[in-house]
Amino acid sequence: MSLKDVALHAGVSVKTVSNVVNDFPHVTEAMRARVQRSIDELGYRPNLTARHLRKGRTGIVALALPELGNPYFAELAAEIVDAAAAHDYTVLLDHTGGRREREILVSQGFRTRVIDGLILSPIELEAEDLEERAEQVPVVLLGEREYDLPYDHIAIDNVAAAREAVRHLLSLGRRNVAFLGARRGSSRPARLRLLGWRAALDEAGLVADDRLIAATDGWGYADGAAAMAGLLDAGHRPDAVFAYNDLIAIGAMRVLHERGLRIPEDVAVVGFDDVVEGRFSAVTLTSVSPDKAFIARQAVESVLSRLGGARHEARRIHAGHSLVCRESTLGRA
Amino acid sequence: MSLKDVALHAGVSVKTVSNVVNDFPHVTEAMRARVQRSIDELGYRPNLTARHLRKGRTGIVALALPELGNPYFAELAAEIVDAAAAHDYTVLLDHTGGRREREILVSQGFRTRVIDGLILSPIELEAEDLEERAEQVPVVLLGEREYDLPYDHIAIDNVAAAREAVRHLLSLGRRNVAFLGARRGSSRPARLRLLGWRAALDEAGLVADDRLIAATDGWGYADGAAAMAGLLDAGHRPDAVFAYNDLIAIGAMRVLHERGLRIPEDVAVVGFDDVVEGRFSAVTLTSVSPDKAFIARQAVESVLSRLGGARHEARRIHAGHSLVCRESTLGRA
DNA sequence: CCCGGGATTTCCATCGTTATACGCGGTCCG
DNA sequence: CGGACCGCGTATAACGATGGAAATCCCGGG
Repeated sequence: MSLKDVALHAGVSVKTVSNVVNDFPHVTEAMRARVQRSIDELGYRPNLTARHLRKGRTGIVALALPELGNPYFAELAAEIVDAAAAHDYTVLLDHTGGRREREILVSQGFRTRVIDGLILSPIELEAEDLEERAEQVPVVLLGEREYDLPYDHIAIDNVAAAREAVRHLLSLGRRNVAFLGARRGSSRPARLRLLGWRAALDEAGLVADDRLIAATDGWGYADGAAAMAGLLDAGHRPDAVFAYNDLIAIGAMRVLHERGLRIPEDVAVVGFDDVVEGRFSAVTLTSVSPDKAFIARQAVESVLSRLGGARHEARRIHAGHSLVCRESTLGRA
Repeated sequence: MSLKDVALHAGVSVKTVSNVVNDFPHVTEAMRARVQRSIDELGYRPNLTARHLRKGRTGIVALALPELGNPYFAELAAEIVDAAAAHDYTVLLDHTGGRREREILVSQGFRTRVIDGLILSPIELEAEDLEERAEQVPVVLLGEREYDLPYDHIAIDNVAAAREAVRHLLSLGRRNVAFLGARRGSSRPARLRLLGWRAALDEAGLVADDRLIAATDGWGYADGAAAMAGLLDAGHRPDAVFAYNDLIAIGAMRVLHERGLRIPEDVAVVGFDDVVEGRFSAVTLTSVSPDKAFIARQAVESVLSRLGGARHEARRIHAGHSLVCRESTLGRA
């Protein structure tokens, strides 16, 4: 069921059928109708693989995220799928687990040439890994990590957002604000949010107490719970917690609840990402809300705009954010 | 940078390079080494698009899920991506929003011929929609909906699972067990879990009270919250809730909490899916836990096994499940 | 009546890879 | 010593679609 079959059936040449399929201008109405009838009759559908081979484009962009299980990334993926669909593009999904080796694999194009572009949210990837990229498909980076590389990068202003979050806690009179979610072993991820945390404390004339920075292995509920338990077990009792993300925050809240500490009376909690989970926890979660739809749209547009080989300057695009205040800081209304 | 370039560089024919790349048996060591050196030197990577055109396979399976935002589907997607990777397959992701039109679109192969197979989790799709499928790529169905169609179908025994869940509630002495999450307007989804609910009540000699069945528009937190609020506002005060899924259950718990009802003392709650969220809510959630890894593995293997056009009988594959009891029914340990 | 010229349609090469058929030495056997 | 056979490589034709050149058609004008 190829162009050839249709051509045979309609008694015309292959190219004429192709012209009809592609809406070429110079085709008579009569001819168009005749070919179209054959197409309908045979139920012809173009073979995209062949088309892509010829055109050099596949209509597929890859999206590589650390963890689909994290609702922030799941929500973002959903938005990106929609944004890509608006441009007739499809999304090929991969998750890296935030592991450097997998991130390298993805960035080097292990799906060789079936994708037109890559949207990558790196965690442990280093700049040198990206420099080695032999692939020539355009890349767009998402997320907190910053690289001095000629790739577009889309993220919210993490420092500012973190600072606002901590300011909010300080404005409530809290003085011992813990930070949950610095990556254990590696100083790079979470760096910007930690900077924001420090900045807010500094400008309030407080000393940032490094013992209130709790490292985690990952960024899930369990990590947040473990980090919170670790802090409390070590005898530190912050009166507020700023978490790297909502999952960590919710995990921490669970532990606070178990230990009989009230939220926000004893400990106020702020998360990051504004995932839907935080709106339905027993104590709803105050959180930094990034403009996910904007990020998704920008990511897709940015990667597609580079397709033609357009070599415009690498851009750092800041998405908007806002602090959504809920019960975990304000208490029950 | 194609086979031709490598062939030129190595001074051999294109096919010989191809033979080396594909590990064909009859190539001398010397020749293999020589070609391999050229390959390495030029950094050649095969063009999968062309290979797929020739072979008729793309190495891609599509996965169509209702909502990535639902952690159950996100977790399942992650498992499927991994399971596919184990077979050197990649996953093309789509979400249907559970809307019939999008499900039809997906099932009719709008990604014409770039995919080798489709794993579909339908919500509103009807049997007739699938009968009209002109596409010849194999399909595997996931989830609760049942169709009398020649496609493999992988799901847990929803009736049995629901019955166990409700039995558990009854064993705790509860008598008024509400069901949250019957789809408003359509009787099909949730049918099996409702059957299980009824069966458990029947076998306990209780009368299923239809007023305790709460319909929802979707299956998110907000829907659960709305359904629970609706029941309470209508003056019904069940002493237990069995929810269609965990999100609905958590949304319901949030409302119970707002209304000052204690879980599980006043109202016990059981969910379905065992998503990680339920393990970190203030009151951890008792839930039916489907064997996601098995479902993912089976789905991938099933769809790939049909590739050769093997026309073996359509199978109904039951994945395992278990009831994980937590605080929302047993209370704080 | 024939020709120019624009509008249509056809022909051919091409994208990168793999399958098929064959050529070319050499070896083995009768 | 000649022919069948084997192992290794090469040439060539697909796969299905598209872009550009070439061929054809149709009309009015000279």
